[in-house]
Amino acid sequence: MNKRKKTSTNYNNQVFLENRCSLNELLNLVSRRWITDVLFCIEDGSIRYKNIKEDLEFISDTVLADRLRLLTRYGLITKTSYKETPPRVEYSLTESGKKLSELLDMLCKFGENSMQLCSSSITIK
Amino acid sequence: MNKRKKTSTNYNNQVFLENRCSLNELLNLVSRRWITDVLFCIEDGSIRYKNIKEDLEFISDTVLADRLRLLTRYGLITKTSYKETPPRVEYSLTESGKKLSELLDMLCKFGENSMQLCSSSITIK
DNA sequence: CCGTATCCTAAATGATACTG
DNA sequence: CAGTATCATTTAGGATACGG
Repeated sequence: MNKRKKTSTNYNNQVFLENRCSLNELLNLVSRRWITDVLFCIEDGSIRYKNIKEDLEFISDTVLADRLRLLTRYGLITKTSYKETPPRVEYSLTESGKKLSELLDMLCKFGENSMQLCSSSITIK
Repeated sequence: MNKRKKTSTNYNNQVFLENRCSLNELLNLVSRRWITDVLFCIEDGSIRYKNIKEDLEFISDTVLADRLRLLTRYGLITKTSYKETPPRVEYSLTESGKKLSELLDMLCKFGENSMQLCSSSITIK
C-alpha cells in the first residue's frame, strides 16, 4: 500500500526474519488487519467486492482493495472479471486458500480453548 | 509498549475485529515482530534474556522485554526469577506454549509447501 | 461496480541512556 | 544481568475525492 524505506533497521529486521523462517512471511501476510475476515467472507459466499464490503461494515476501500490484491498475489484466492457494464468481478478460494482456512480454524479453536485471551489484546501494555 | 488512542477508527476497528473472531486477537499477538522467534528460542533451550538476545542478534532490548512480557501475560511462557546478584531469570514454555508452537510449525510447513511465498512479503505493493 | 491516488493519523518498532 | 524510560523513526491503516 505504501512504499518502504529500504535502508531502515525496521526494514532490515523484517528481511532478516523472513529469511530466517518463512513462518514470518506467512504471518506478516495473514495478520494484516481484515485479511482473514476477507478470506472467510469469500469462503462463505460473499464473492463480490460489494458483498464483502457489506459484511465487513467498517473496512475501507483502500484496505479491502489491498487485501484482495494480496490474497490474489499469494495464490490464496482467484479473481474473475467479467467484461460487462457495470463491471462484475468475482473471487473464490484456491485449494491453497482452503487449506489455509482450515489451519486458521485450528488456530482459532486453540485460541478459544487453550489460551486466556483477554478480549482486547490492545489493552495490554 | 505505547499507549493507544481509544477514540480512533483504527482502535475501534481492532476492537470490532477481536470481538468478531478471537483469531484476530491471537494473530495480533503472534504476528508481532520477533515473537515467534522468541518462543522458539526458549523452546530450543535459550532460556535466559541474554541467550535469546544473542540468538536473535538484531532484536532490541525494548522489543525483547516487551515480547517476554506479552508471552508471559498470555500464559505461553513462565518466568522464574532467582534472587541472586547478578540476577538470574529463566523462561520456559507452558503446555499452552508448546501447543501453540506445534500449530505454528504446521503453519510454517504450509507456507513452505503449499504457498508461493516470495521471500519478502515486504516487497509487494 | 470496483476500484485508485493522495494525504494524514496512529501504532509498532528501534536507538540511546540509564538502573537495581 | 535483566531490564526500564524517553524519544525518534517507519510503517500500517484510514478518509476523502475521483475514474473507467
